[in-house]
Amino acid sequence: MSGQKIRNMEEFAAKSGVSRPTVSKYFNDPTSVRKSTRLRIEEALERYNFRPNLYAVNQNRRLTKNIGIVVPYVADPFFAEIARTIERRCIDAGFSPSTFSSHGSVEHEVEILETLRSMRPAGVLLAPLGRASDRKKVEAFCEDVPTVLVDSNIEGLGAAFIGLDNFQSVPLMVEYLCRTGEPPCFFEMPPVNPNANKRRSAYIQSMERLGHTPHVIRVEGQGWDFEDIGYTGGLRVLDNGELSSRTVLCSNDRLAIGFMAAAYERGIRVGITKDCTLRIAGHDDHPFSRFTCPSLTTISQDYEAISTGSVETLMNFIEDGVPSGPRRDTLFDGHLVMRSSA
Amino acid sequence: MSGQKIRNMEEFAAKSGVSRPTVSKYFNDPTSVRKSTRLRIEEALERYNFRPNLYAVNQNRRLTKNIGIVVPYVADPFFAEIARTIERRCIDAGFSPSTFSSHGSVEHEVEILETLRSMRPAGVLLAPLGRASDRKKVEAFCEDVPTVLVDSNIEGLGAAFIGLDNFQSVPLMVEYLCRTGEPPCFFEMPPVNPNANKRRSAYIQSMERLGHTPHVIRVEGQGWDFEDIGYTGGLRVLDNGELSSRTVLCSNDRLAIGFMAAAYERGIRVGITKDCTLRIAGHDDHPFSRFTCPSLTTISQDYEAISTGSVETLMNFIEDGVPSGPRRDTLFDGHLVMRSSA
DNA sequence: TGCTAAATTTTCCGCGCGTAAAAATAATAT
DNA sequence: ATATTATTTTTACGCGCGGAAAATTTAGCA
Repeated sequence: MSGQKIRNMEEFAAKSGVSRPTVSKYFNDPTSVRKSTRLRIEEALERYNFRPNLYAVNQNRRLTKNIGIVVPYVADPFFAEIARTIERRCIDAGFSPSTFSSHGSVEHEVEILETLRSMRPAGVLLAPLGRASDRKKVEAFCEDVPTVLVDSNIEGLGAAFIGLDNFQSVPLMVEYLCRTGEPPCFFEMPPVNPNANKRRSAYIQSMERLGHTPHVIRVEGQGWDFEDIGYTGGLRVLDNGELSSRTVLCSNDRLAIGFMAAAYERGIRVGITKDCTLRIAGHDDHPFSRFTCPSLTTISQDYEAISTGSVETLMNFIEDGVPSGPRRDTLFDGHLVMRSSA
Repeated sequence: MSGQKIRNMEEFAAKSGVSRPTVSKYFNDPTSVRKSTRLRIEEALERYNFRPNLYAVNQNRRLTKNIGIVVPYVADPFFAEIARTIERRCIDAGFSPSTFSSHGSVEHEVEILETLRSMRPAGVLLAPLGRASDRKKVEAFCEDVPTVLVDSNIEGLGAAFIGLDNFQSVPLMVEYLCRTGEPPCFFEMPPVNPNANKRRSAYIQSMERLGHTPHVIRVEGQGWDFEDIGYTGGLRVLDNGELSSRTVLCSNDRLAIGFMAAAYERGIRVGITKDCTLRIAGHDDHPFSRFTCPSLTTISQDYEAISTGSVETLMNFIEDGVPSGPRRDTLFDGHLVMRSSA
């Protein structure tokens, strides 16, 4: 950690007493050089703290070690968490992840894909906006860069899809709610991605399977301020007496949080105790759901499984190339998290 | 959008009928070339969709157009929001922001600074961990790269600091609480950054100024899972009857959210209506605070002002260099947001 | 039309490193 | 010790672009 600054690999090679190509080889894969030379390099590395110029390296490598991570909205703690765990795994695998948030806008998503293209990444993990995405542009991108879709599916795009099996998770919740009380109605907003549609379908299916009449309540609203949509819509629904059941299954946790705020505002007690008149359940196990009042009963997605699965899948594509066959889809199960709201 | 692929600027220059150096000039500043040639380039740009190689550009430019943005914990919506608005402003100013999250760990923060150094950014906007930060390393970094500290101060480091004036905001809240009910006690966790210390001091000062006896309750806990710390600590405080006042001012919103969950758990009604026995206030106007039950009375930080201010300050440093005088500190005022929890 | 200033073209070098091929050296086996 | 194989060194080229200097063209103006 001492000595003067090293300007480039040439100088560093001189200091370590090894030739530059060998040093270059070392940085590409430390195990590819003999142990004795590795030690000499690492010794110099401690004395001089040299790092190869990022841009020169990436310009010359056939394929960079960059991984792009794109989430639709990073201010949503769910995606922040997904991004965080995925980042970690990429670093552990020796790659350099760069995370981008589309901030809920198609323009940003397209812009990000173009930026990513110019980064020539080895691969990309893309949680797309979903319905709002520019299918053509995403498709073109996927043809050039190995891309794994995460969370939100766009039918047929990308080399693989990793997500949650809504047709497993939603029935799990519906059955629980029916078993423990009044069959739920389904509270949703205009779908931003395919998950929302699948959840509605899954709700309807499982209600019918159980011999109940499904009832879907859709409220207006757009953008990614889901809590606000749930709150505003919730107030309207409550005030108009549109609620057909005293159990409400919300399309996702953030919507449920907004709905709970609306119920509170109207003096309606939510929960499973005797003094409560409304049960509310969500979906996703949003990080804040533990701390709502009452705590939110929901379906948890396995962050670890999703991030590990998606990164491993991508690594395979990077190493072995993208197989030409049909897209590989991996759907994980959700788990019921029973708390006190339903 | 048609035609074959362009391999480099040379080829693109040929297609547009302009020389390569002129094209290069255009990409550095479109207004620096004559209008007629600009049009020729932009016409070709539409036909061929060419972008200069990112790595070659950055390798050769004296200074890159990159801006580093570092937040301590991006899964905290407060910082996600700060990062988002700052990103936007950087892009609008013609720079390429890269956002990193330290995820609450010093090791990550140091790692990020090293990564940033190798990116040779034009400047960095750093919201440091605070107390946990490696002062030496941050200091060394700030000497090499124009750095503006945001939100959390590290005394004397960086070229400027942009944040909130806790000695304005906290008294605002204390005075409001005293005016409308019982003087508050102060609920805090082990301080993660200087703001926490300043808020405690400001609370004590303003209580004494108003002739009340300050009372600080500190609960244990570490890490960035503030809600959990507030919840766990809140339960303990409530169960042990440690609360000296029926008004609680929490050091930040996330802590308040946890505390509210604890109060709910113990059947204590929170709010300002007659049937309530506890008032809880927070600080920061966390995006989620509107939707707590009851909605959280808090102090709002002006995201726009902070992000605009910090980016503009940094741009000045990038253009004119960092002045040698004392560090410039800008403190914005917080605003009282009255909701229904206090 | 001629003049001047501005813009562009030509030509060239360099950035720091990946990578390839041939030559030299070191480690291992026989 | 000699043959064999694994590593390293030497040498050299190229990546795509920024930037400088000189030569040339163009635009603006009297």
